[in-house]
Amino acid sequence: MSKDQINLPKTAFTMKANLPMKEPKIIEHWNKIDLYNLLRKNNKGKEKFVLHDGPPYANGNIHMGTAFNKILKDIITKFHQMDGKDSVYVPGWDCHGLPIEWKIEEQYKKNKKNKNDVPVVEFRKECREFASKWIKVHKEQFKRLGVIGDWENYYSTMSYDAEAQIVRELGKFLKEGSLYRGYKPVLWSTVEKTALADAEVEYMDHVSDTIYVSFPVKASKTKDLLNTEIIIWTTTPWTIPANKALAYNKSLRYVVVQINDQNDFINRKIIVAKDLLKNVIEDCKIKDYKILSEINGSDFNETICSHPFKKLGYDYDIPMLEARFVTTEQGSGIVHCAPSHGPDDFNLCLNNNIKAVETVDDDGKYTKHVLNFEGIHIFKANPIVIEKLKSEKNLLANGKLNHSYPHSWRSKAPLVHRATPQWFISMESHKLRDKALKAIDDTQFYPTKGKERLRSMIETRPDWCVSRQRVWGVPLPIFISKSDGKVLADDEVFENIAAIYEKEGSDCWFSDDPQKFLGNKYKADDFVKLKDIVEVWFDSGSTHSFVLEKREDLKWPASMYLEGSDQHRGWFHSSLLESCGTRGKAPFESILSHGFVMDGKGLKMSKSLGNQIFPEDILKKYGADILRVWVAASDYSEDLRIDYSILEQHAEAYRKIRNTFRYLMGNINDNYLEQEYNKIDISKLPELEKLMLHKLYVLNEKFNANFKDYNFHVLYKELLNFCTVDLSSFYFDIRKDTLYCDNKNSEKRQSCILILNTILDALLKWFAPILSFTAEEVFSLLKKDNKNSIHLKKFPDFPKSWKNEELNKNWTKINKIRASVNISIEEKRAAKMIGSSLETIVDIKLNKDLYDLAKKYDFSEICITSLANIVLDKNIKDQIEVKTSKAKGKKCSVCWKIRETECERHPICNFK
RNA sequence: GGGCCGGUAGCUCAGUUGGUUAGAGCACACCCUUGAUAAGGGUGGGGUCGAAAGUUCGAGUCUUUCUCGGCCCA
Repeated sequence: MSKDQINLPKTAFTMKANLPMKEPKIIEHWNKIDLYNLLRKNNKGKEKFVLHDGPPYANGNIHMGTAFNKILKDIITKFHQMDGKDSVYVPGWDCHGLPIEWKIEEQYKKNKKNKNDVPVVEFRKECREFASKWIKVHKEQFKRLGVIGDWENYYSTMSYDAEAQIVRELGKFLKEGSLYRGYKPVLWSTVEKTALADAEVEYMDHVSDTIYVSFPVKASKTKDLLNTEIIIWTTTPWTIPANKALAYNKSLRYVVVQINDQNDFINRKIIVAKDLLKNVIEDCKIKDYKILSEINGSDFNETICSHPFKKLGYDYDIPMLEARFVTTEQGSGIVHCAPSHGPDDFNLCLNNNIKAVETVDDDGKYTKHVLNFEGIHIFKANPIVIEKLKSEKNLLANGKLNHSYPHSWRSKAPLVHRATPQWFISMESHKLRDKALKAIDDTQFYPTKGKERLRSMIETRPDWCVSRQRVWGVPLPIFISKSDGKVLADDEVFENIAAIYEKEGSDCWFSDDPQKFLGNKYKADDFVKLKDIVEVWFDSGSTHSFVLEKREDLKWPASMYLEGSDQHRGWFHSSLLESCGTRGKAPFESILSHGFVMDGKGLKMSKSLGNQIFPEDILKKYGADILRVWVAASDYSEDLRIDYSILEQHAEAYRKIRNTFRYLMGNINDNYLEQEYNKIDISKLPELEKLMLHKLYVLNEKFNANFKDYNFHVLYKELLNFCTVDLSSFYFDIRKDTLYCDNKNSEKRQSCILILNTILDALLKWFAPILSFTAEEVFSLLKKDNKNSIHLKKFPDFPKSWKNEELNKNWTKINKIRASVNISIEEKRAAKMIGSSLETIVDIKLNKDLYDLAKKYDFSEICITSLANIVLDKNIKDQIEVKTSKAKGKKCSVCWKIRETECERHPICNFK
């Protein structure tokens, strides 16, 4: 008997995937058939599902996080696509902002060029080119992952129409009156000459000068305070000239101490917090002192001090103010306040009618408001301040401290707080906070915990500062009247500016005659034109307005925004505020947030730990489909882990799935018949085939339920388990006999082939959104139609008649018997009595209940043995008892069953 | 330092309102098969559910503290 006389599986689908080689060709195929537009054509008029892309920053190669994010988006888009919706995905990029500005500046530095010598327009042009370059790179990298989207018509925040719309959006806030000008200390980089957004600040160790300074009490209602001096401690000596107040905590205890050694301070009385006295004594090396009295913090009420530089012309009152932020963690328990140089200081002084003024200029030099120090750079001022304090005999001690201090994430230069004029969107004036909170209630969150996270941020956040003192961004379209200082809020002007930007971009704001923007209605001479730009979160927060609203193929609000969980403070947040401010509603119906990609142990990836892993390497080694399996199999609601052993595990699972397809295709010899489920006549099918239809039906129910909740890792596991448990080790194993050894056209074999087709059909569709490449590879071999794609198909919808719980219950029992038989066979195998299960005859004793059920089945088929006898045994201990013995007789050369009589199915063959 | 989220077999994940001996797949070990063959089948080992304390007749599940990790903020 030669092998070609039986029906062995045959297929063009190779066992080895070779994905890194094959996938690019599949992408070519998608390009050739113009899959994206074909999908649009195919789904025209269907209900839309719009996953609005959160724009990645057009800078640097993609990393695991970006790859994960894009694949998850693609999986969801494809799921909705195959669920019968018009699921449109338009990728976008965030282009403005400091990191790109800095990259260009870096290049300047290399070429010994000074940024200030380059015309703004020229500089911005280079930024634009830089962003364009990275968009191109990203685009190819994302496509390689198998992401289908409108790559030709992507959006970007620097496109002319985007810049124009951002102006219109700002105009709405300006006109409404919720956009206002304020003064605020911002973290300022004197190196970059710019304010930094919170996200651009990095905390690193820094050695600061520390000083203990005395502020003589000038007047107080508390007797004990007269003729004493308040001691403050600070790590920023250069802010002393800007001091306007002192802060204490009313719930702390303070002590009046007489100093008996310490040259300058001998016989002087100082005041510090009781709990910090020991520290101060140690730090200032005071050995001989005496505690004179103890007072409450509240006793400082209405106390006035003098500035330590009083004799140098700083002849103004320094009030003592109550503040909760004063603690006994370090220092002296009294804090020096410079409203221009710290947010706490600023707020406290603001509440006490002490205004911040511009004490330091853009370069970091003191302004004319700072007596004796004008023109000195603050980073060079510490020794001078210390020297002056010493000569004024108001320096108790000084030293150094290594502590965590804010730095610029780009230049790594230390930052300072500096009061500058800024533009804010009020959270309260037009009820923006209330609107946003309401909108959160109306939004569906996946996972649900995202809702609370966003809500608590919106509840507590301060007004939104939307101005930045930089160049690479959309210019704030603001004119201020020279005569009354009022902001020009005129729709005609905004629209004029927008129209100009739409035509030529926003560069002209910096180069062209202001009159161009004002039109004929106003005279340029009457106004000051602002130089600030819009902060980038406003850019990306406005994408809904220039993408969702403007494009015919999209809809507003989006069906879903999907990003990493950090975007609760980022894009989810800014989009929500922008949209609620201008439209009163959120621009999304749902938010899906995912965790961060960690290494195999759950630690953050970093260069220094050497635990980084790059998409590029994974693509080369495994291919995109393995990466996609990893995405689908991971629980995105928490942080995700990845390393090569985890990938290897998923690659193994992939091979199982691939072989499942290979078995299916092999047995139908690649002659695939797309199934019309309703036309399958169940009544004519063997029970096993009916059971498989039931399993398909139930699996489909689970599939839909998990899809509805975006539970892809559970959904994927169900599919994988179906392949391994229900197919490979059960149905496929049992049906091998029929498929290989029955007459090709036997009814039973045909029924099996029909079911194999049905399973293949279902699996192909179920897996397509995840294994986009492999599903297409299978499909192309089956369809032999080079203009088609699996991604144009819809998910299966099985007839209810397939569901058969009764049958399933019976087979659960049958499988119990099968398991017992396996254990029995294994015993004989371990005893080296048999090898293959076909070498056995099993005698199965069953109790009444099981016997009644089992008697009509052929267990030699179910258990893959040569013979199986079922016997009723009423006295049985357990329900099942199996005896395995070695089959006697001869092996049929076709079906390999061992019989003492001629094989009934293969009589000719050769029972010799 | 503060807020929030999380820690179940080596790995990826299940585990309903607290209720028998905590599950699945993969990986692993051993065996079989050689007609899915760089495949396939069978059997088996493996967990103090991050730690401790508490509530309860009973805790992976509820409470507190600690610890480790992550995100956000300072």
